[in-house]
Amino acid sequence: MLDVELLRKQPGLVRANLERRHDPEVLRRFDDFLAGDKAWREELAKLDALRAERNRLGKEMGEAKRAGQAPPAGTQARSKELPELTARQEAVVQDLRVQLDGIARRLPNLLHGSVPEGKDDSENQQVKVWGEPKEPGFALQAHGELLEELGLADFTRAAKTSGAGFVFLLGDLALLDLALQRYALDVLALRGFTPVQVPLMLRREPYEGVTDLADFESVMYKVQGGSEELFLIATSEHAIGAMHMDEVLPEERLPLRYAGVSPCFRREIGARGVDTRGIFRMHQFNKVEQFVYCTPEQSWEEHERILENALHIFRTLELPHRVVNVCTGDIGTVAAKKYDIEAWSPRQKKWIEVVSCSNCTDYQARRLKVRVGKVGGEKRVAHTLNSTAVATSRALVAMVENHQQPDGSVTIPKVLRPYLGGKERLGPASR
RNA sequence: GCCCAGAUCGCCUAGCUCGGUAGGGCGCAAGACUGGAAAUCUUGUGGUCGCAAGGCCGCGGGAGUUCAAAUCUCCCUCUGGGCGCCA
Repeated sequence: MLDVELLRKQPGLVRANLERRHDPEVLRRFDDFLAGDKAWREELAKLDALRAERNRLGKEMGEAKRAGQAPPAGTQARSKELPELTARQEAVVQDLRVQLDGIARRLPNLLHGSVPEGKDDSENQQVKVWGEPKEPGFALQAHGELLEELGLADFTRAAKTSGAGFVFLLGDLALLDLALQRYALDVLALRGFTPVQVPLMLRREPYEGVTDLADFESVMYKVQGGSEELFLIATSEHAIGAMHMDEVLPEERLPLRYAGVSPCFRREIGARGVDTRGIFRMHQFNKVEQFVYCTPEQSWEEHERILENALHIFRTLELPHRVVNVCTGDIGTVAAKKYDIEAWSPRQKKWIEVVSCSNCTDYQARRLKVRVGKVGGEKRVAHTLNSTAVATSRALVAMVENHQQPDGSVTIPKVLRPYLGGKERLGPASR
């Protein structure tokens, strides 16, 4: 959520920033907010006047009673009609407030100056490229097909037990998935991140602080246990974001850097593409996530830092990739600036998204009421950032395609081998 | 699942029996004192509306009783403890 104070005091500035998103709906909402805010304040003033009168009369009656006298003439009668007037005005104010909150919560974050203009993902700005997107000298097999042939993945039986979008990972692939997670955690731990295993289910209230209500309909799984209602996390970002809800973080301990590791659950599966049968898009996948709480002064430096962490991981996995600065039309509501890392898919001959790295500035923290400062002293809204370190499904797709050999085996990047007893390749021999 | 206890300002706590201005401590901030600091003393300390004067709100959430609710009644949520069940 944006700072309401800023909307009121600098409407021109905010409007100019929102205009960059090229979304008339956003501007309309902004205007609705300003109008609604004005109306709310007017009605609130009337309500306050009624309540002030009630308080004054109540006090007079209390004093009279203590002095053993009858209440002043007329006060009793007026006192009796005030509650109804007040209640009616309260309803008016409450209605306006609810409307206003709804609008305010749906206003997107302000964009950083360095976010490139653009209408959609075709206009994201390439920042840098690492490695060489090369043409293999043989026909690449689709990753899903290959893994199935090697006996490392079973989509058919997963469909039988759980439906489309699930998989049994078998043998070395199961171990490789864990190796990726462990490797990413080790890299981040060395760089000052605290590894965290998070709760995989969250209550509704904390979850609402961390995501849009619309997400509950389209992406979240709800778990019902008796009268209990919990939500499976779509990413450990949500659990870590909710972790410090309602807290004041001591400034001298910042930045707080976490490396979350968890399975992620998502209902929404978008358009089916070339690799329908595969692990590119799943209802369940594993991910190591970077999450940082810091001060406003620290956040832009942290943003570059967590990007570099993710880049380090993809470099050492020997996967060709590039960084794009996500443009104004594609960036989404919470980020002030977002980088994506895209790995090269030699089979599809295009870049595929493997990492999303966002500086959410104070937008997410305001709703979560996470503040920084001295405990008991001056407080400011914290800044939060998050970035994928590695989503195993996406990284595995990229590895199977880029490290595939003519004989259908897949070489394992050197950095992962220590986690796999020195094994150098995935192949039939590994069965 | 059952029983008990609890939720008050950033933290701790009083007030609840018997309805009528939410008090204290810690922390934090400013000032005084000091060469500087500590200690000490004084003042301030949340949200919100207002140009201001000033007002309103705030005792887990909601409903009710009342002129008036932290306080009385009911419902709900969460936390802690005990028992049961499971691992």
